[in-house]
Amino acid sequence: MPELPEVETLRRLLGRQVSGKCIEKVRFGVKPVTMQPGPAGVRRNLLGATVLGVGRRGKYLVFHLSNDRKLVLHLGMSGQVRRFGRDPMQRHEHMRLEFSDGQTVSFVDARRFGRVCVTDDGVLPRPVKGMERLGPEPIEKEYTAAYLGAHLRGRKARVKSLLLDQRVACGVGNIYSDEALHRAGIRPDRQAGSLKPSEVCRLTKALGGVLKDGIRWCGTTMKDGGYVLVDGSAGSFQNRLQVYGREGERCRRRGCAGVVRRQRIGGRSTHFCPACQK
DNA sequence: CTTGGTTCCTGCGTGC
DNA sequence: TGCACGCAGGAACCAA
Repeated sequence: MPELPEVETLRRLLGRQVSGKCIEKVRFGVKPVTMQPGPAGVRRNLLGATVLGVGRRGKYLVFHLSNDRKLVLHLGMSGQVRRFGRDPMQRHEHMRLEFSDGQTVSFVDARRFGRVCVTDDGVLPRPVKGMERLGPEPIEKEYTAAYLGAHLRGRKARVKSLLLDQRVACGVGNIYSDEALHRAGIRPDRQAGSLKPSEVCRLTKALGGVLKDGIRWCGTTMKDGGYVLVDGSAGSFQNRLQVYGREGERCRRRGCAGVVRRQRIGGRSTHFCPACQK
């Protein structure tokens, strides 16, 4: 569930909370998720390092460390970054960093799709699986209709499926792909190659707009509580969703009388309005 | 290369 | 009330 806006929200919160602090202790849960290069190596690379800042690339959260290494977290679909202070280790807590001032940051993931990785010191950088294949950030200027168009042109796959491809639209997941297509007025089951230049242009703007709005409202917290802020509180973009999770409800577009439909596309549950998406 | 299907994993909602 | 079942999904992986 954590997509670009959720990870960006966490990045902003964490940047304020841990920048300049030294990692003094690293604890692991009973059965931690996959770690690169394994829990012992991760601990060795983190201990004594100071966090210089927190960045993000697509859905990856990146802690820049004073020892030239980077701690990279991917939250999968149920991953959380939380603060538990000195509370005992929680259920599904995989790793806890303790800083010199007693502050802590924990990686929690019930469904275990998340990943923890520490890169090498830059002489021979260890690639983080999947990260080097990411396309440009859809919320940046460099993300143009020309770029998106080049990746959709000639493709027979449905446009929704391609939006989930991190090379095409990095940071986009199931929620924001549905919302972007709705904002652009394009049906998710359209063949990607059939989009006209004007539609590609609309989709480019819609993508950036929806993601930025998601950030503005601190991300989407659904009922399952998968994504929450570091203090456990909810984001609020779920109150502004136009189609996602709204099957059978009225389309929220002004003047549209449609009812939101749900359909499986590429194995994903997909929401759209048959009335205003063409 | 493209495309679509499968798998991993656990919590939760549903139906009997 | 209890339990089996199916669903949710990011991304790696596989098959045609």
